[in-house]
Amino acid sequence: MRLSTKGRYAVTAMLDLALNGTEGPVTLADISENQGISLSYLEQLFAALRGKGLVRGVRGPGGGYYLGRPADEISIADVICAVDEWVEFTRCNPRPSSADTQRGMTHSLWDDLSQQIYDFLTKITLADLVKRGLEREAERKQGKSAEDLLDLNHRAA
Amino acid sequence: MRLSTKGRYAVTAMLDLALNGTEGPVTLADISENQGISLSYLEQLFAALRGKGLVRGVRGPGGGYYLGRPADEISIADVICAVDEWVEFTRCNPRPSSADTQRGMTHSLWDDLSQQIYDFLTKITLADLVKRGLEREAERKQGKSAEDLLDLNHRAA
DNA sequence: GAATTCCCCAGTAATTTACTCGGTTAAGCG
DNA sequence: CGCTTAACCGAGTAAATTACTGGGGAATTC
Repeated sequence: MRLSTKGRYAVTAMLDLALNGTEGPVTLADISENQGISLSYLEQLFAALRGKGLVRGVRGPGGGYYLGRPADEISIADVICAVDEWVEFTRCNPRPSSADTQRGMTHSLWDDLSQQIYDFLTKITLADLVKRGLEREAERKQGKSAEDLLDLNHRAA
Repeated sequence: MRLSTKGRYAVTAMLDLALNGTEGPVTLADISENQGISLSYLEQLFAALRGKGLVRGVRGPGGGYYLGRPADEISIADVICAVDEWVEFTRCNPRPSSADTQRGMTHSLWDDLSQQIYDFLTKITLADLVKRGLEREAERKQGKSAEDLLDLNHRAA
């Protein structure tokens, strides 16, 4: 697994689509302005996302991008893997021979961790994040005037 | 959160210490050879790790590095944060004003995700990975006659 | 047919990664 | 005491990635 600013751009852009794509497509120009990323760089990212079917482009005036699937069927892992190339570095030794067990051992341990992270991010969808965000917004707004900063406390409770 | 090859190097190196540090310190030269990383680059990484108290260096002949704490008290998040600088990109707006809600919204959603990943990696320790690895090895070997390759088992015992 | 917007690609500045190379300091050993 | 080993330290740099610039094209709408 790999988690870079590139992946962050992709995820936030996808979240932008999830939030604003309900009433018509979202243009890259909008996202570019919203997120402060250059248009051409966004185009590159979206070329990758489109290649994986995560977004769908509509040309012409009034055009833009939709999510390729419902937001609850797009995981964070999907998005990050689409833009981050995700090369396998595991290809070294299929079975660790008794000679150089060390490298094989640490690598397989890392692979295990990497897999855990990947599984974790597979279970989180764009819809999940949006939902959590809305809930947080709601409970922050809910009749709270002064103790709104400390929503962390009763959220933990 | 950020997850790069640099973080991977750090984690695998720390796993190397966790696996081999039981009977004396491990030299960077060894790790360099095991993991295929250059010595000086390792020195840089270990300078950062040492700065966070995650490793402890011993000079002179027979010297090397120990883990700074027991392996079950060092989380993956600790290791990755030590080498990856972990700059905050959240500092933009404390509370999103209703004006430019868009950028603030997607950013806070990302921050939420980032926090989730961080929490996840905080709960995984070096010891956890080693334990899982040994268990997997054990169950793979179960019924196997050639237990010669796994000196790890009786070294941990 | 003109504006809009996706689409595509080549080049490149900026940043990060990873390394080379030069040393110094502390510790062990004969 | 010298000698070796290894951690420590820092400047400089190749390589890779990130992020952008700029040039076009193709589909769609008005």
